[in-house]
Amino acid sequence: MGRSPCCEKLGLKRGPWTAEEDRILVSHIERHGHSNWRALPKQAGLLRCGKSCRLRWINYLRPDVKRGNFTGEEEDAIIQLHSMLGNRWSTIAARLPGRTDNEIKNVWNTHLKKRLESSKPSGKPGAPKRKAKKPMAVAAPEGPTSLPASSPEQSPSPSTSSAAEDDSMATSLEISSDEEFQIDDSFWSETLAMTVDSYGSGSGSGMESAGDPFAADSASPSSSNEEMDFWVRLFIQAGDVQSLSQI
DNA sequence: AATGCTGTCAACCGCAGCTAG
DNA sequence: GCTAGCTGCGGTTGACAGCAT
Repeated sequence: MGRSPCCEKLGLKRGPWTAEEDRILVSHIERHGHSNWRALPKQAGLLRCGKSCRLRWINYLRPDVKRGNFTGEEEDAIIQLHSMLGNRWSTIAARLPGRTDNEIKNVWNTHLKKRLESSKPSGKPGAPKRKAKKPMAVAAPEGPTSLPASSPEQSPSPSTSSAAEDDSMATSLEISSDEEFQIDDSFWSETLAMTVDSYGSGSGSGMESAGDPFAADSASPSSSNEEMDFWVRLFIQAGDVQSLSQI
């Protein structure tokens, strides 16, 4: 899109992925993994460059990718993490189970940045102007491929799962939206360090592995339960830190 | 109802960092 | 120590959906 092609000169395809391409890529990775992205498209019989395959997998096809709208808590987390880390999207993404750096970057650039710039006075502005968009099925008219059975987010409604999370988390987290719940940097330093500990030391495949936190295809920790657990712990800590700070 | 505008998101590019030879 | 190849990251772009007029 837009720029000079890197793949076209090799006779490779560019642009939106088709459902068929998705299917081929997913089944190939399920069978052989993705140890070598450069060789993968050739092996899989895809007319794509390795880069493109990798991006497609990481941002869209990976089974543990969480689709749907960002929750308020996730947005808050992004804001806080960004204030600490800057534009290190992959690092931020590593803290948000199921979210990709690209997605986070998009969210930041589209509304979080604007929110911060424009609405310091009243905190969060009201609901987004538009209702939530359907998850774009990028050029795949039938939607984003029939993902492997493990695909967690096949729900037609983009926010089905997120909504569930919203509901459950809202009980403990409502303060964040209603009471101007402020989390300072020290909290995040402590909490994140702790979160990393609890995930990293426990299973050995924590969310923290620098490169690709979700790289472990089969041993991914990001089941819904664990995601919930992550957030619950995170915000329990938030509560703890808050109460401590009041002492 | 038609048109224009704006926001969102997937995908691309180029560069930096890492590793093997 | 140097070079080449590969991967991962961040910035940017353009298509498209939905809202406003």
